Amino acid sequence: MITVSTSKRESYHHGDLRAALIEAGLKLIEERGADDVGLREAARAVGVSATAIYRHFPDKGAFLQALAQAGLERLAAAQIAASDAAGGGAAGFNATGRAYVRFALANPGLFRLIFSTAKGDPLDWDNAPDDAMRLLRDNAVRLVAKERGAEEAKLFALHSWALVHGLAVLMLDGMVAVDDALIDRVIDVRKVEC
Amino acid sequence: MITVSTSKRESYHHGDLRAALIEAGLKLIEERGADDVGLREAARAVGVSATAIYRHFPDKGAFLQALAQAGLERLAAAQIAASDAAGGGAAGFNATGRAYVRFALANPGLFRLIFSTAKGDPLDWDNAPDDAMRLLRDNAVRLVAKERGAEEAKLFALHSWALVHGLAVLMLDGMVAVDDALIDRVIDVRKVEC
DNA sequence: GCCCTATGTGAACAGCATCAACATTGGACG
DNA sequence: CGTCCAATGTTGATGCTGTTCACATAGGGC
Repeated sequence: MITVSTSKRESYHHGDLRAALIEAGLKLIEERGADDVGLREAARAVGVSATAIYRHFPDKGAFLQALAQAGLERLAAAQIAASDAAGGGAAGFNATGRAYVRFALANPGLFRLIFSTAKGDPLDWDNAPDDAMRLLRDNAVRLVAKERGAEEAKLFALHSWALVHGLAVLMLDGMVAVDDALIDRVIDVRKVEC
Repeated sequence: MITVSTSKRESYHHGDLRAALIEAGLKLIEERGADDVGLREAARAVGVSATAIYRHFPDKGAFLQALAQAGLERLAAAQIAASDAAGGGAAGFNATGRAYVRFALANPGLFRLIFSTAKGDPLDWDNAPDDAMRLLRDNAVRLVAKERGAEEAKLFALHSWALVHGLAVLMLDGMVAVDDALIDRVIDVRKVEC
């Protein structure tokens, strides 16, 4: 059995240090900002030597990228859950957008990390690599493609994504006061107009 | 006369170290990322001791904030220029949006810095403190208020801002391929639908 | 012309990421 | 069952960083 715990261990080897480090890193991200996550601190939280991390990640960037990947999976899960809860379709798509913004507000550091480091990959829409992105694209296509064609669907998806992403980031950065009702209204404006 | 130059100085005092540091900082931002700007490095670029910065800024955060302020002014100037060039009105408003995204793509590090650190101030729409924000609000109000009322104008402005900001950030982070024509189309979609 | 204050310097400290050499161990293979 | 190796963790060191403190310099007000 693999014990992923932050308590002291008795054996020289940890068991699953990589998972434990990611767990600790995620906790650190939500406590402090994502910028203040340090390798040494994460190692300390797990109760392991600072340089042990290098047996599992080539450098700090790779560690943060792993955290971002874990965060992206959580974001995707939140969107899927929201879409399902709304019963799919157009209502589900709008719920997806709201979930996107709410996830950002609930996990500021993690959300920023997901989109912070240039992870390359200018997202090929036709072969979306990530669950969250695939969900977005598929929903957009399903909603729009039949009436207006695939090209319009892409544009609609990008438009929707940019809207919710921008709203999330602006609220996260304190440029726009966080207001749950406002989120609904901004997103709904788009819906009404389409 | 104040000489703001990065060359060696002969006098013990610098003349206008604060301005020189900001200039050097802006240059460093566009060379490396905004995260990699260091006090020591900026001081080195100006040819001054590392700790001299503390005579002009209380700490690194304040220095970065000053850089962000300078960046915001440039962003505002770019938007105003674009709006004027398009002749104001609806065309000017859309030009503002395009200028916003293009500025972000042309100055990635600077743009990120502007919106990175939580600078507080959840932006009071009725007393917009920054030029860029005031421009955005005034244009939105001018375009929409007369037909639909002030409340709708706020919503329209926020919607527009979130859209261009989201598009800019997504392209900046490599999530969406940079495509000049695509920018126009996404922004125009909004115009068409309103 | 003197002095005070603003401004710049140097050495020092703690914390950071990272590297190199060494220690420990679990498991593969005889 | 025993041996050895590769994976994993540790210790020490290096050069970077932001920041503090005591000190140096000089320009402007009296």
